[in-house]
Amino acid sequence: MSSRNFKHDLFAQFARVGKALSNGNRLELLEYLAQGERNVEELAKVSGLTVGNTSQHLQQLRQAGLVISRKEGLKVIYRLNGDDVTKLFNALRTVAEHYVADVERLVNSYLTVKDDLEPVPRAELLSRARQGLVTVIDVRPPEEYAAGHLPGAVNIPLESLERVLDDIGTDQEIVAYCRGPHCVLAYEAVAQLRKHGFNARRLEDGFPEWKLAGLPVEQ
Amino acid sequence: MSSRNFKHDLFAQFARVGKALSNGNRLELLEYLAQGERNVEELAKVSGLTVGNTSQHLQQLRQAGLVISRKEGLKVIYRLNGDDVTKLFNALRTVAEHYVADVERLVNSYLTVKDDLEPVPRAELLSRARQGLVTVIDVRPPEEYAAGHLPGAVNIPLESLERVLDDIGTDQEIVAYCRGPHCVLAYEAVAQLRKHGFNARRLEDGFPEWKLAGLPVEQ
DNA sequence: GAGTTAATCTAGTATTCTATTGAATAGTAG
DNA sequence: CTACTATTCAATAGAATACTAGATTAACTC
Repeated sequence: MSSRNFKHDLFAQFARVGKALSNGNRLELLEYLAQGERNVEELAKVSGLTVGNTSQHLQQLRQAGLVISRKEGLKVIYRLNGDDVTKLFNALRTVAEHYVADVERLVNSYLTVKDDLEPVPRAELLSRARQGLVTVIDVRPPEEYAAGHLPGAVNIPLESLERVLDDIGTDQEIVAYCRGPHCVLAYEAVAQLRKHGFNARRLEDGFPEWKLAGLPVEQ
Repeated sequence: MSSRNFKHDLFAQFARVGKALSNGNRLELLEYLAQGERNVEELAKVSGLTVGNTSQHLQQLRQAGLVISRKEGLKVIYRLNGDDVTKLFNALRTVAEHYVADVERLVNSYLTVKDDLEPVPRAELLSRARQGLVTVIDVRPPEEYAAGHLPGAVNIPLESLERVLDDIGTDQEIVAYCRGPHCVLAYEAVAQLRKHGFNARRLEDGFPEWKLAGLPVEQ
């Protein structure tokens, strides 16, 4: 084999991974899988795709080595194929948000709360939570919370936040988090809480980044 | 705007970056640019594409925020848009080489030298080079060497290695490097040198990774 | 074995996009 | 004006895309 062919073939293989990342629906599936493993039906429901379509996207992700699956009874459960995939996904997101002008425009147009207050760094939250100085709430759906969450975090899905407001003390600061740096759930939770007089902030990024940083996780 | 639309649009934007990474020729261009900035003509020549085609690929990379360009006289000079892009490229490569079975097969079939000897870690090379214990050779083309290289490295492009063998002392260990973890130049240089009785090894990865690690670079 | 459920596979469709070449064009330099 | 570099345009041939809907397989339950 010539050196030129080798190089060509090698980059063609790398491109296969790039191709898997070239579709928004697949990226969305990856973000859900970054929260924890899920079966096809759940992924279809949460992404709004049909089961068949979801299954096909998952095949493509699998062929690119991004996800792996195992069978458990009737269900096939998918998960990310290692931390490298999370890192790749985050690297993609970072580049996009820094350099693709439309992303910034989009984020600013929707997340008007965004610039209100700096998010809480992970290290700070960890130490303050250990001292019992903050209430940490996980505003993701229960299934994602069940698959793993910050130690001591309370699961309050966004839609039930209004109902439980009275049970939350106003003395402590509240820190909310969800799926990642662009997940709207935490933004909206913080906005709602502040409207009701709470002292609330957002954790920087979300659960997958916390886990990737090697910080403690509860299950 | 609904939350659903926001999410959809956001992932669609991320997918644009993925799409830019979905073509082998573009990835090859990125690897060349990771060595240093280059104009269109040079990129076309080294990648074997026509100038027009190269230009179009570069437009796509630019639209995805991966490269930026500036004009200098007649020439338009492209470079990577920050370290994040190098990180993204490396993350893609890592995932591909770990998880795409064909990559491993490909690498093993061509780089038979591969498993011969462990590459030299960056930190080790840095300290040993400072003590003057090793000869470091850069086997990339002169233009890439000129755009930046390891401190004290001698530029010996692979094709001229045979000619200068006599000028190289046999007392010191030789460490060769080139463009990155899958660049064949360093592999072949090491193979040639060993055949002639030299004590030669390869640096882990290549120049872009050295630079990304924040280690000193000479120009 | 019959029935149920979950996921995958297959076929088909309509749409869209792809990479590429070669020529034309624009912009710069001397 | 001429030479040079890069971009753009037009055209082509081909392929790939995402998706739907229905058939099929596999695993479990009764």
